[in-house]
Amino acid sequence: MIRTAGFAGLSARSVAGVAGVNQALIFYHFGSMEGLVAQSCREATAERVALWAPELDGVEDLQSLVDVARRLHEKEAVAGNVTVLAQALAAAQADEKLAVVVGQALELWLEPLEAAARRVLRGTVLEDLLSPADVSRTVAAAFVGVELFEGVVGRQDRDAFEVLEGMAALGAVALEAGPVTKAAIRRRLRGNRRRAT
Amino acid sequence: MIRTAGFAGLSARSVAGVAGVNQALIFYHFGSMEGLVAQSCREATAERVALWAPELDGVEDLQSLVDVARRLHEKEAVAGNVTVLAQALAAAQADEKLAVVVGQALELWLEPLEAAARRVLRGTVLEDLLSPADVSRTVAAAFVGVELFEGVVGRQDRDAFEVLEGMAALGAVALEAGPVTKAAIRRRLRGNRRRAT
DNA sequence: GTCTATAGCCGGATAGAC
DNA sequence: GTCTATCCGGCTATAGAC
Repeated sequence: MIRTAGFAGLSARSVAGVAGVNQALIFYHFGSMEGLVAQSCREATAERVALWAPELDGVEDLQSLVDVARRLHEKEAVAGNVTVLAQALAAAQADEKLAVVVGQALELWLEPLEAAARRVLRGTVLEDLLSPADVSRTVAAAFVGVELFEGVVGRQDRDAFEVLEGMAALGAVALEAGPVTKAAIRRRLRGNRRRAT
Repeated sequence: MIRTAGFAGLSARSVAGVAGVNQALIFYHFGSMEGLVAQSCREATAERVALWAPELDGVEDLQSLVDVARRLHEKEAVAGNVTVLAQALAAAQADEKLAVVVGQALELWLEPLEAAARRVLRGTVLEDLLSPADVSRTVAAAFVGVELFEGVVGRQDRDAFEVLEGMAALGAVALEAGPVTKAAIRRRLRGNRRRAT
């Protein structure tokens, strides 16, 4: 229902309609619409993460991470699942209870992603400059944001995801940098950090 | 209303309430709720963009772009305006009419941003490898996505925005790269593109 | 232009028969 | 567990007095 009608079109009646069951059963089985959304959010996310966690666990360098990301984009984003997540995130901004549920679901994604980011960063110049937690969250957020944009601004000539890949390519160069470049990166990142505080 | 109650809590009654006017006036002046949302979206966006476009127009390199982005984050994101945009984007995913309106509003932001991206890329290795249109859209999308995450997963130790800055720092190194690094970047980006097609 | 009043619909949720 | 029937509230939108 969220995929086709959005959070606005989500109701006990509409869900019961597509499920071919009686509307009152929603409340018998889930207590409330809130309960249905919470349980469905948990189960659907757990199912998707279980499907992708093995792939993420196999990530050892940036190239394999980008490959997994592209496959994930092709399967999940095209199927509309990322947009559903985006809508849940948006709805959760003004709904504290939903925020808790969506936050827990998001953590399911972030755990294997953060572990992958840690392995990618290990042994590189960036290891002590960027935290895996921050990087994984930012990358995931960009992933979601791009999907949100695609539904509104006309698709560009290229797939929006390719730009994310392009930026990853820049990161790859930084990761494999020689001593001169490494020094430049350190200088730049430390400079930013100082200015920010 | 969107800022405090979200799109779900937005109604003619709630708006009239906080405005201290009669509910029927909404329909007299704007025709429908849809009309109110459309006009408010256009005007609010035009107002914000008019405020920030001069700053973006002054951007000539990545450092000044990052500086503008940080100020924009501090003023607009903290005020909740980015979350409002994110909610509008999410609601637009399942509402074609709203998608048109939000898309036009987004273009107002993207125009000066894309021009800034073009100036930043000009004369660098990336000039003929990344399109300013794609880069500006991706960066803006990441900006929005990060804000969406912040409302749901607990704030990290550092501000999420700092990671975006850290990644920009990597980009800076790429932009100012010596011949060896330049060659590595070219190889990497061309490789990605070939694999993608 | 602004108000009251209200029509008409759709939503969540429950009671109670089966 | 599943159904029908229903309550009640909030919603958009309009009619019509002022």
